[in-house]
Amino acid sequence: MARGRPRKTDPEAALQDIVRVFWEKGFEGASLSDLTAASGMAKPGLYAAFGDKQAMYAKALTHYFNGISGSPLADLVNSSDPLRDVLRRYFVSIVETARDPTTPSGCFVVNSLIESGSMPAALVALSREFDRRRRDAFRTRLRAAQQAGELAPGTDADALADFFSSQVLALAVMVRADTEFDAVMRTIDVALSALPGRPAPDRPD
Amino acid sequence: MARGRPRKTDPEAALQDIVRVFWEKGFEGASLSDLTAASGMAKPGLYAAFGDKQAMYAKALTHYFNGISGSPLADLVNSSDPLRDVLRRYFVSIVETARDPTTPSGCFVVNSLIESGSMPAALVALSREFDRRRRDAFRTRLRAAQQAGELAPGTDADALADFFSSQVLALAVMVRADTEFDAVMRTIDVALSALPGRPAPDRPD
DNA sequence: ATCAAATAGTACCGACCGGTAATAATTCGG
DNA sequence: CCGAATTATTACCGGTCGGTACTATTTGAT
Repeated sequence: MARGRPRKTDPEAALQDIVRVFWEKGFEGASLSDLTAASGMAKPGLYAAFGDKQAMYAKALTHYFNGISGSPLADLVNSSDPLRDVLRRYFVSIVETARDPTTPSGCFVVNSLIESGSMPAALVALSREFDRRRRDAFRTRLRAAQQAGELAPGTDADALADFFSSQVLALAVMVRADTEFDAVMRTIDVALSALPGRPAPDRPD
Repeated sequence: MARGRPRKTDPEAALQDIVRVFWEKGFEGASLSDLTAASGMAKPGLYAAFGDKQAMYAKALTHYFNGISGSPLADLVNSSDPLRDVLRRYFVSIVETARDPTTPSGCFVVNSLIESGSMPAALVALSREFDRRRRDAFRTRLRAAQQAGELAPGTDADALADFFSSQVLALAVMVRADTEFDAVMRTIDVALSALPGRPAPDRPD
């Protein structure tokens, strides 16, 4: 079918590696040498496949959000499990991802938000867009919970959504900073105590 | 007294400017050109006064922690005001600092923690040390509160301390990401609801 | 007036940055 | 088997990075 020389590396697979490099080192911290080494593609190949460094970062961040970060988020919105369970599952997934030595720790989007002081404006805007989407997902889920009577009457669902959404930021920084596992789990449990119902479930981990 | 040519710029004042550059742009993102432009000192002057870039960053971060970040932290530990008030004051001070257009937004230590993927190991260790000290300050204050009977009996003071300490991380990221003011304040109020006593004080701001 | 001391300022270093042109290699259609 | 097409690879570009040697300037002591 294709006439030319066959590709040495699948660009899809390379993108996975690129995500990890940017995730670990940030936009400025990741050099094209890092990217070529990790992806197996030479510089011109990267350029042809993804565009310049800024475009690579944008594609990497989008790929991260839609994949790694997106599926727990989709579970948060779509699962019909009790609110506390689904929230806890989401928070624990952050910690679990961090404990996996094959992936960088923290949240790529959060790292990106922090680095905004030395990033192209378009990438700052993109990072904030993904942050906003996550926040909206929490709002959606909390409003549904209120409709379903899962919250104490008179609760401000949006305020609670903003609060839980912000816990993601706290957890992302904690795992990035290698905070002791127990301290992170305690934080999750205290945060969940803002919910009605049984206080703290015994940790399944 | 001093024999040579008089200094054009006071190194103490220059350090203030250096703090802001690193705070805003990070370790990699801040170039020596940025530092010379902001401080008014030429490169050799900076080098003579502070050492290499890594030493500059270390001194800047330390200066930040002992000064800008240190005084609210000291207030947290030393103030004899009710726990809720002193915590709220600390959290609001983060938001207020962020609204001040003359200072960068977010927390320098938190930014530093996040950037750890592309930073010299010694600076990573220093950042974590300051993070740990903040966490210890919260532990100290919460234990004192428990001694004083400010917490509900049976409360785990350390868990609560870890939780409130982590709220600082969340707030730092939120203000860095330009999250709407109201959402940040709501988050603070919900977090404080983990405390016994009156629910949410009307906002003095 | 002279010299030592301390600082400012200029110019420069090698290394690496992001980005690209030019070339070599490998495939398929004819 | 030849040539068009597609990719890999090499070499290179100007610019900027962090860091430093060198020179010029301004002071106080003598």
